[in-house]
Amino acid sequence: MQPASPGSRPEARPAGRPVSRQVLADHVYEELLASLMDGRLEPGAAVSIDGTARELDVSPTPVREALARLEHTGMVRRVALKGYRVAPMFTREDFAELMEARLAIEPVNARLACGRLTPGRLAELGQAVADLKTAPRGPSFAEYRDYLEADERFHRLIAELTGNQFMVAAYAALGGQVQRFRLFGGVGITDAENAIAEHQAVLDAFASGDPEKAAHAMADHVQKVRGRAIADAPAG
Amino acid sequence: MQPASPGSRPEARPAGRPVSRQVLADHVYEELLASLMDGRLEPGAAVSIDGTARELDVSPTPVREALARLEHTGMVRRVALKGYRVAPMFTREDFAELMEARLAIEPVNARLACGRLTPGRLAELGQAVADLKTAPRGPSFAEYRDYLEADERFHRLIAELTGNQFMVAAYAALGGQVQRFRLFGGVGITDAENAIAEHQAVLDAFASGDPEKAAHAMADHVQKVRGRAIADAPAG
DNA sequence: CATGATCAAATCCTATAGGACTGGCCGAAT
DNA sequence: ATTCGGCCAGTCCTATAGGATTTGATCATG
Repeated sequence: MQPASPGSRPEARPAGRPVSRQVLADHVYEELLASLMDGRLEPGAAVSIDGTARELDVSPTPVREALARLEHTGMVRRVALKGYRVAPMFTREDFAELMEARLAIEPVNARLACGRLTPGRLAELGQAVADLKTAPRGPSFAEYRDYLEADERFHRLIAELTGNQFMVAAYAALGGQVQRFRLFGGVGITDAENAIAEHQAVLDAFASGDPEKAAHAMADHVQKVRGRAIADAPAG
Repeated sequence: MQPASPGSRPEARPAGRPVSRQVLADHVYEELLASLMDGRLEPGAAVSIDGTARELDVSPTPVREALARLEHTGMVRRVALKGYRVAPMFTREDFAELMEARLAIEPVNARLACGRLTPGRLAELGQAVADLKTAPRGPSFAEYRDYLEADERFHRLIAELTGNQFMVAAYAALGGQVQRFRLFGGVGITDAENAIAEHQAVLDAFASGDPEKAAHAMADHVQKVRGRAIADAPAG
């Protein structure tokens, strides 16, 4: 991306595809989000506007816009005239609050989604669980990245299956935090066997077509995640 | 705000108060939010970056940052290279989805809040209901603005009373939409008597200290709002 | 009349410049 | 030795400039 040729955007456009084009701020946003999700940016670390701009070889303006959007997700926090920082480490209380919120939202999502399930979507859910089973779970982040991705995809699919844009928004406000916790909570992937079994139980409930059973299976899953994390949690 | 003196910020600082200072983007954000809440910006209307900058006598940069934050609230929508627009009018389906989401979140908020209630906070809730009763409810927006404000304040207070940052975030994602519906849904304030009685019922449940009763009263309120709006709704 | 090309204004998008603030370092004075 | 004040690099914040794109109107043509 040359500094003097911002017009180099229409590069590699296969055909007259009017698909929503991207601007630089979108690219910066995704880059920062990936850095946060991947753990490359640790909690508490400063995210300098100018520094990020230099690193990505863009001007500070799109970086500023991307960070403004990220702030609303809770992943980064801003102090006026002092800049942005990655949100601090989760405390035990934060985690308890997050699980409380998930318990309020995710079982409802499961109940609603169950009623609108199509064979295609059910297959997608099954694929997510299958990916969860086959994903490597090594100690380094690169090795369990796919596991986390499949986990998040499973829950997000259910949220989207509700067909309710507001439930999707409510879940999205939590989803990023869930991911962040998995990264920084310190528990790693010590509960894969249990978690996979619970996801499978949710999937089975969906397949049965009983919304109440689906909601119950999801509530059970979230509660058990909470229980395991509280048992494993380090300092807090 | 003179263009050539951005350093005119420390104006009127009574004492060495280190309270979080504001930057221009914050001011622009609040200004735009007020315009949206007040209905001065109608759904579908374009929100020009340069135009807003000229109107508020600032440069486009802070306007761009403010709009980036607003986009995440759902109040405005952005299309790359085409700009921002106020989110379109609520449809009947949108409204049904919003109420479904409120039903999932607000009764939980009420239950959690009931358990952490202090006399001071109960008084604040009572004040909100009292304001609701005394607020004028004329036909023009300026006349029922205070009514809407008291309504929103009541529900927001309950969300904050949970002490759960994620439930607050989830409610906040809905709160703005609730407000938007009241403005653009066309129903106006035709149900004030019923709504006030229901708010009073929620307040009474809180005063009784029974979390389940509070949750039930809140669910009852949301369901009745939904019922009245569906009956009154215009085109949809 | 309908349709498509041409052009100008408005707008979006990015880069750059420069003022203001912060935090750390160093030296001087007490 | 400690404290105070100045210096400086880094950063945030806003304004401005200019290229790229979209939009709407005007106009020519089938």
